[in-house]
Amino acid sequence: MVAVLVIEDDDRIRLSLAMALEDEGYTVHTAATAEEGLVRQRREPADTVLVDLMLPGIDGFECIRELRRHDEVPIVVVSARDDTHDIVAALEAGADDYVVKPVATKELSARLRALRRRTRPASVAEPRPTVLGELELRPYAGEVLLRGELLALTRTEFRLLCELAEHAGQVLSRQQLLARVWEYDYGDERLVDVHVGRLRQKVEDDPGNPVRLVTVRGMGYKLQRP
Amino acid sequence: MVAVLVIEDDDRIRLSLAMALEDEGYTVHTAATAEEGLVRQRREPADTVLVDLMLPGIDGFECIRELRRHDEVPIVVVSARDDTHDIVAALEAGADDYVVKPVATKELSARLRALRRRTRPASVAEPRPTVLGELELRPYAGEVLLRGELLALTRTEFRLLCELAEHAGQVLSRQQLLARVWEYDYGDERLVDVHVGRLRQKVEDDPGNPVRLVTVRGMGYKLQRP
DNA sequence: CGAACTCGTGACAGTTGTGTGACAAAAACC
DNA sequence: GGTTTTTGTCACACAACTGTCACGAGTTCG
Repeated sequence: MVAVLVIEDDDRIRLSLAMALEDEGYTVHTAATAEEGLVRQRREPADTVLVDLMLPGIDGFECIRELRRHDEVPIVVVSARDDTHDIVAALEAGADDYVVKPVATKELSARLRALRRRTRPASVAEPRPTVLGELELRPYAGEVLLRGELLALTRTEFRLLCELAEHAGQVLSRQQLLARVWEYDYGDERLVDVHVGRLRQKVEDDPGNPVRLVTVRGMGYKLQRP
Repeated sequence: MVAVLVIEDDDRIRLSLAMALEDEGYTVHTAATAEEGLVRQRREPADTVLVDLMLPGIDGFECIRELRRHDEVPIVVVSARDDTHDIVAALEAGADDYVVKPVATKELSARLRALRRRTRPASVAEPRPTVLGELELRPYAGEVLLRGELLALTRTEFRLLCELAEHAGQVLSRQQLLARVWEYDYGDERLVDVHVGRLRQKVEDDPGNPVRLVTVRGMGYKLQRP
């Protein structure tokens, strides 16, 4: 369920936008002023914000900046003013798109979809516990649990595992691992093999038959997605 | 250094766009047709693509879809047509933004910056899997699935299949395959036969009667479109 | 019809890629 | 300062993969 917050002072426009978006399947929150919108978004964050520029009190530009101080939510400006100056200012303030009223619902909806495609899932930002099947990584704590039991990993093994986990499901070449874990631009790729081998001893139940940390012959190594 | 590819058939517009963008500090690649643009982008990928809709030959929509098959590059449509239908179609095809000509350089530049803010760094980007009927290719994961089951392909088979899949539906000559998969400029073309044969054993239900990876006598091999 | 050609495939030997145990240097710890 | 742990290098062994060849079936064409 995708929620959209509409910040717009004109009652008629706000309602018609809300109805149109609801018809497109969105859950719609509304606010008549920037202040109200900011509070609303803090309490119950929507996935996308639509904001008018000419608002009583705090104006649209300021509203965008305020939102951006704590929030990466996609912001689309819906304004009556078709002026390069405003467009540039709004985008610079942190808006992602700018459409001119009146706008066709279909277009608005398509732009929202396009924007959402580009929006990274919140997950990739900070180090947070990653659970991969029976493995649990706690990068901030420097811990790795296998079925709830703490693994005794060395620092290199830990970093290697984190790097692989960050790209779980993707093959990472020895070169890539060397660069990201060891910060070597060149070097003996066999080093990676050895450490992968050691990591396997600890991470796999049967190191002879790896199921989690697998080799992709000719390409590199991969941590399986659960 | 940020590179932008401009695909636009009108010489005057293309040049003025290119100059304007260069003034803004971008490196600009140009192409007068979609075909040229696609080749250019494959050879030397830009960070953002600007594309016109009305192009001779392959049109803008098709160009966008073709780009999106392998590339997550941000795409901005720059079109003379201000029509909801076109806008929606372009965005649905995979474009990220749509601006109407003539557009102020400042606005275009601001939109490019806004878009780039949203674009995840290339390292995190996950190429989307290619699905061809019952076959699913996941190049980044080094995996190929047939009806959901993992195939054990060797590296050469894998690369061969990827190359064929990239041009699914068209015949590739042994020469082309030798060049692209093996990076041989010359060599024994029978080598290709052998590997195609081995690949067939794994990809076809009845290798004697190939339905997916077919021979085009006298010309080469072809991976059937679903 | 037969010669020339195309293509599929099994066999095989040489090459490459990978796992691993041993070991010494380096770092961490006490 | 000595002990323990970690790290990087090496060498060997083995398995997987690759490229070549040769034979045979099927096709094309004169």
